[in-house]
Amino acid sequence: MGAKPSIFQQEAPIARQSLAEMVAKRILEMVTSRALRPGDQLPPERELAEMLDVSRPSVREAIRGLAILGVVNVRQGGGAFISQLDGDALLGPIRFFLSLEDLNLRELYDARSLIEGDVARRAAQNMSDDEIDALEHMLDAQVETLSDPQAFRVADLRFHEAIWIGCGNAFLKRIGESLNSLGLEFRRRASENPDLLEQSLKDHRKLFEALKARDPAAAAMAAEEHMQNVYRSTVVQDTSENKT
Amino acid sequence: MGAKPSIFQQEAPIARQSLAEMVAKRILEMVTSRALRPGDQLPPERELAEMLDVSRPSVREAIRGLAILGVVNVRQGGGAFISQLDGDALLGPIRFFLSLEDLNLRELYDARSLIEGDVARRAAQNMSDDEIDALEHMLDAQVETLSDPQAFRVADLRFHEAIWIGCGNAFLKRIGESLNSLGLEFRRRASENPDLLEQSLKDHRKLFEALKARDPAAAAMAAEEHMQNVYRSTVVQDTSENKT
DNA sequence: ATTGCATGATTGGCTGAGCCATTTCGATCT
DNA sequence: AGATCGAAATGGCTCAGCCAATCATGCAAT
Repeated sequence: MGAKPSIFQQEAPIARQSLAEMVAKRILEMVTSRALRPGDQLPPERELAEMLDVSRPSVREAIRGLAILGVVNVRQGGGAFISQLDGDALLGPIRFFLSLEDLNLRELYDARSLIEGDVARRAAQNMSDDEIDALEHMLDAQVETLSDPQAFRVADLRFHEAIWIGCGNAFLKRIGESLNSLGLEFRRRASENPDLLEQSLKDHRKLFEALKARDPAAAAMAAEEHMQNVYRSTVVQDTSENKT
Repeated sequence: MGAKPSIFQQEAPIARQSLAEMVAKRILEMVTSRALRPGDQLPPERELAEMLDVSRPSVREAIRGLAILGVVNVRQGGGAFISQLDGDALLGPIRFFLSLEDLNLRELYDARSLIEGDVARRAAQNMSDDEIDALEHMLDAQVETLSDPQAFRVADLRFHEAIWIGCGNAFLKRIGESLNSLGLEFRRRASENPDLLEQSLKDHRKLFEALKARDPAAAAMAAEEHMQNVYRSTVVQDTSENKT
């Protein structure tokens, strides 16, 4: 490199975008701006191609990509429709791939530990008495599910959902939901082990007591510890699977 | 419906899969079996089409879908490569999922305050000496931009990007970026005011000192205060705009 | 020996046309 | 009103051709 840096040295590389990417982005913008809502139908391929002045296969590639991304559901002969845009639809497709790299598991749960702590801190301040009561009922019902891992998973999710809602911040709720959803593939096996279910129930109870006491610091700590236990149980399962 | 149920009533619906989906799944199997690893190149489109006895556009649709998902990186003339399958490659959908939330400034900045605190906590523990040095250079350069709001915005983003990267967690990085970009629209005007730029620079410096001191608690607090100041300045601008 | 440039091969990008497969909708019949 | 049928609409796929960008190789200049 010479002594005289190019005047372009500080510029980002030119981002090349294929037509299909631009079409997909256009559709995503319509979703973001609410011009397209869950369940809405996209214009037919031939019409979109004409509107956007591109070929039909380019439109197809864009729509196929959005379908794989979970944004669009496609029915041959029927049309393409915006999906429900929920966490399962949008995050489900990447779940499996994340689970192929162990680093992702560690980072996911570290992030989750921090963020569930944040959620719990706010929930301890914001949850209504009714919400706390409802949470207690969920805990009581959760005891009955210890012998049924499938039912426990449902109860576990409901418990966490109630706290995401109770924190009173829609962004934190979405983030919590996202991280939980992304961890599901990693968690498949751990949630079959009764000892680990017992530990989760114990963690839940501790978290609940801190929330009931309206103690943000204790709630944050309880949530973080719960997530650390969840991480540990997931790693142990992963390790023992590798041995077989 | 008659009293005599069809013998097919209990059968699951036939799952229809397009060719592109099958091609994508075949590639997925190669990734799963480690026949394909991060960085590996896929066979060329023409070859894949021949191998799988499908047309080239069908292969393209499959690869395009995997590219949008972040599983594959495609270079025109160069080929298609398996991505690192890490958070950077795969977590785009989180940003989209978060962008679907109705924008509530108070909640956005409360969430951001918490999460930037988390990011700073980890960055204080994880940033290398080189990264800290680079951050200091950015701060020095930032002084020169105080009289040019456009340049300041660029420098501001670079500063925050370096910390998201420095926290060493792809999930936190993606969430931090996503929340930042959601609030940009509202920050346009605030970032034209020199007094507010001075305050931001002061906040940045305080955050930097805590990071340099490797003090997670101080870094978290500095980051949270900075976000609270950003929120306050945004609301003040919003309010005065509404009056005109 | 090394570096830079030109060229050809390879690989992705895109289009247009044609035809097949599935769904939807409207008209007609019972 | 409900069922059936046919046409229209819409997605699915292939083929062929050509363009755009990258990569590898060979040759010339230093």
